Amino acid sequence: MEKITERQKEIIDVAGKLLTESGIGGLTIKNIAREMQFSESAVYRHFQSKEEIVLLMLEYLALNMNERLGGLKTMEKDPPEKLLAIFENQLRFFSKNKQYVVAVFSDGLMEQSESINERILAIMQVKMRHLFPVVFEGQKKGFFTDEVKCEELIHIIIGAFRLQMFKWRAMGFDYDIKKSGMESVRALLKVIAK
Amino acid sequence: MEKITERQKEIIDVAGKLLTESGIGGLTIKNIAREMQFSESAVYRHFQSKEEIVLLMLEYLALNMNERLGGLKTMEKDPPEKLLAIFENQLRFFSKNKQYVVAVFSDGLMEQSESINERILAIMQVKMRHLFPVVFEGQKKGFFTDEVKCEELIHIIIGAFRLQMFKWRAMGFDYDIKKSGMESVRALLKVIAK
DNA sequence: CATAGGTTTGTTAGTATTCACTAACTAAAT
DNA sequence: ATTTAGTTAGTGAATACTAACAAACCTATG
Repeated sequence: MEKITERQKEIIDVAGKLLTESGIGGLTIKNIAREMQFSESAVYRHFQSKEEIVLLMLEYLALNMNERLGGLKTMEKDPPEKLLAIFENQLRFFSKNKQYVVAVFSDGLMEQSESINERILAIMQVKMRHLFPVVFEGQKKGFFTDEVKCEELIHIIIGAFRLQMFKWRAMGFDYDIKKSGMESVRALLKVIAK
Repeated sequence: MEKITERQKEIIDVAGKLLTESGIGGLTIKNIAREMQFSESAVYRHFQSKEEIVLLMLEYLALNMNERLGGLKTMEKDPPEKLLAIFENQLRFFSKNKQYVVAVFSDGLMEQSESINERILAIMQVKMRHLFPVVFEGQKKGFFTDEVKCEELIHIIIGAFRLQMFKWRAMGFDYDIKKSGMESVRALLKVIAK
């Protein structure tokens, strides 16, 4: 990964802000430039194209998520608590960085380019990779139902989480996702418990 | 509801086809006109704006879904079988009408206009309205877990279904959603069973 | 029945706006 | 002196949409 300049960081932050506030349609070079208080051409001093801005943003998220979830691996807890920790971590992050909710849980971005598409799917896989051992262990140790395959359980878990994010965004981020999100996760845990 | 002309129906079908094949970015008046084999301006003889085309498409879906799911109401079966019937119906429909997968399970469209946003949320509510009595009855009669509230169960069910649709679309609709979808629904039923 | 007149549905040829992106220049920092 | 990071002023392409016109079709009347 190349070094990221301060200006580049500022730009991807502004891009994220625009994404959050006005969606993919609002993410234009013109808007980025206005928000940065300089001209459109100046943006191109820091990125070769608009696509590169989005790609760098997604790269940030993937690295960040991998580190965050990786840090929870060593936890000495039972699978249900591990799951809770993972989602608490995720919810805290998305709560602070709403732009990634739009970036990842929206498919409008995916249509823009094949590389963006790939990177978004890669982020989903990061999440699955961290979820799998926890759910698998949970089934083996009898915490979660083993009536269905591990993959099916993960599908249900991720589906519920994504719908949370969808609703939150559709409501304009106007409630505390950490609170209602954790309630939903606890409900989910009860349902998948053995 | 106003009467829909034959040409209007043709146009919303073409719009759906474009949506399926090339996403929201491909849904342009130019593309619609080319597909219809006439000029761009001719499109405006049948609709006042592009937005109206999408709105009529969504209106069709809402009515259709309401009728389809309403027809299942009178079924004399237990809640689990009712749920299976609902999702079999949904899967068969979306399997035949992929354009609505893009329209409803994508938020790119929602950003385009407030009216479209409202209509998509209304479609979700149609689904919830038909799901609620079934899940509620299922909990009362002891088929589904009552460890969590009915709304939470519905959230989990819809979340799993939406993720199915998302994955199917992301893979370019290149497998039989009826088959894998029903497998997933059966797994879901096992998980939410009491 | 024939035809004049209006409506419907198409055409061509535009409009204004927005988009991502570029060329040429400039000032300042290194 | 050269590199960096900004400027102004544009490009061409795509967008939704419109004005003016024309042919076909329906319909009411002489």
